[in-house]
Amino acid sequence: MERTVRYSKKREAILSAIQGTSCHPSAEWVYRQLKPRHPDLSLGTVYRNLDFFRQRGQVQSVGVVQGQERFDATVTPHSHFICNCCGSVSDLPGIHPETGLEQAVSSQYGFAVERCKLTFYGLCPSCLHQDQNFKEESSS
Amino acid sequence: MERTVRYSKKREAILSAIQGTSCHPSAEWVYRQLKPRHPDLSLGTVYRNLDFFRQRGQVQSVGVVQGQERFDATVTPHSHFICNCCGSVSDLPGIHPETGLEQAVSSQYGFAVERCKLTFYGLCPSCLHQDQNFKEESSS
DNA sequence: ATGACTGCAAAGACTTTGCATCTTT
DNA sequence: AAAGATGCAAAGTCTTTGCAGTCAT
Repeated sequence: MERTVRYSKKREAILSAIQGTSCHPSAEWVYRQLKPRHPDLSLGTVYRNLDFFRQRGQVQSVGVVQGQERFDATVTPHSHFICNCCGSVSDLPGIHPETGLEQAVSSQYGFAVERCKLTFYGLCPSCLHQDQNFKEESSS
Repeated sequence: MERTVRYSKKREAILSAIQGTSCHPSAEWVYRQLKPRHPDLSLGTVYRNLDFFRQRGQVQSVGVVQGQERFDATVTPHSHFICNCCGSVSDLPGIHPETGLEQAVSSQYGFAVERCKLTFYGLCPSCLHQDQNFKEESSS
């Protein structure tokens, strides 16, 4: 028996919050974002709904960044860049793994591939500049 | 002033444990593996050394799988497959993202790319079979 | 009314850390 | 002797969960 899904104002707000930002938020971020307008929102509800959305494929996980899981409402294939310094997550439209790789993994290794993540790590422009400024200061 | 690094039996054992397995272990796994021969080993030491090795580039993180961070002593570029069911991590030698992608990310987006991870998700052969068996049972 | 959804707070799981002690050099 | 490494246990974070109350259908 399938579970009946009911409407909920909080759930709607949570999904909107994720869809309305490009920051690939954590549960905490969503909570803080909505708390002012939904004073009785609880963090548990945010977690429960993030899980709900993920199971239904409305949201996907970008992975754990600096200890917190980050979410993405864009479920069409695209890659990410994650800054090792500030933890910001950015989309990289136009950057894709070679087509046929999933197929190659299946046939060569016998795995049933469902999904593929391509993620780049390094420094974002902002952290890069700060890093350079710091180097200049300390060398003087 | 650079910090002096001293020899330690435990540290050596921890690195050997990671290098000697292809299971991409978690801290817990390393701890359990070494505990019999090193009865006074502590989990904190395992964590501290994993971090030590990562900072020196002797070990890299595969990411967080089912709540636990997993490590890899192979630091040459290669991809991974992660089973969504049992959490096993496998190397995929021969599967690489297109060369030039890092360069493209740098020039198109202005990020200073340091590293790139290509990870596939799905079911490993073993879990795939169990899944099929389960379906057969429940349909009968 | 039924059962889905939520708030709250406690519990859980993993990881980090402070401090006294032990080791390496 | 100096400073790094460790054991132990406490603390810290993030996430999950049980239960009673609330809300949608």
